Amino acid sequence: MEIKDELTGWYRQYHRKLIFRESGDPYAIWVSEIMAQQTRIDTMLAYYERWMKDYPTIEALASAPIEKVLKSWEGLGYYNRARKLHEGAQMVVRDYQGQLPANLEQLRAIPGIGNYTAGAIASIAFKMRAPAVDGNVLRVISRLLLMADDISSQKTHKKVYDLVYDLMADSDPSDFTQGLMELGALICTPLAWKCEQCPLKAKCQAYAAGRQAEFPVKKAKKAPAEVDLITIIVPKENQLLLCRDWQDGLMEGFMRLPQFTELKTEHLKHLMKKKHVFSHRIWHMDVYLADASQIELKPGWEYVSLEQLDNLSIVTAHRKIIDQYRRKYL
DNA sequence: TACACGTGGAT
DNA sequence: TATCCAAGTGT
Repeated sequence: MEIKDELTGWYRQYHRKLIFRESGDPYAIWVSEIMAQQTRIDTMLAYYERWMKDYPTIEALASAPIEKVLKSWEGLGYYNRARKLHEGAQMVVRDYQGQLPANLEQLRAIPGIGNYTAGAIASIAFKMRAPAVDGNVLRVISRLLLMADDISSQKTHKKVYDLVYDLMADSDPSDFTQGLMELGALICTPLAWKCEQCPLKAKCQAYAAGRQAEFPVKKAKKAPAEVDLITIIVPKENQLLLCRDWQDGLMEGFMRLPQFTELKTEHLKHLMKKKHVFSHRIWHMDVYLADASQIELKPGWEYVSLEQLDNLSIVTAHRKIIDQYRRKYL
């Protein structure tokens, strides 16, 4: 049997029943693809369901204020995805009467839609013969063929794209695309692969050679920079001091606790130490309690009532600190 | 090309 | 605890 038939047959029998696979609505598929980027399916599911209730159509998303959109994304990470999805919705309303175009080039020109997502939407929503090369596909294909190319290079992506394009000839593009990704997610996993259950095991070179662990080939990423910070909690009459005046460009549009690289702390009460790991940097935070009279207000700083706290977009690192502080001291 | 960009789960 | 990483995109 050909790979495309093994794969689509396996997919039809064994795929997970995921809520975003049900409607077939191109917008729903778009949202799910953006949310799934670099994110576990289990993690994004709750966000997805809430999102589709809050913004059931492209028009609804396009007309929502960005502050609300970011609040909906709070905790999911990579917040540029939410901004671009919002911009993208506005573009689709403006240029395409609110309908996603069934055209690779035009999809690719929508903010937040890159090569992978364009291929995913085209093949899954519009049944086009369009490869969607993601991390799963790179892993599956590189093992299948013992591909020694570094999967972080564009050249490799192009090579895999062309291979997949050939492989998916005369198949159902939607089941093929999702099948390849589902295989990577459930069977051909980075660790603890389940080759005995794989529909492609008879054709897989890595399986035959017992060299699954060596693929895919990718170069090591550099270690995140570590930063020591002094973070302060300043309560005042049932309020807490928050600010918007950061300079690091991280999580733009979200509020934080005031934070310093240097601050005299001898008159402050030390509350806790916290470590927060980002993909590219690490915050080591010493959290102190300060009295409102000890702190000079700067532009962009404001006291926020505890009731308002839940409705604001706050960076996750500090949301956790605030929650812990409230549980322990309030 | 290399790097910035978040978070939480698995091992 | 340390490490890796999970359906990438923009610059």
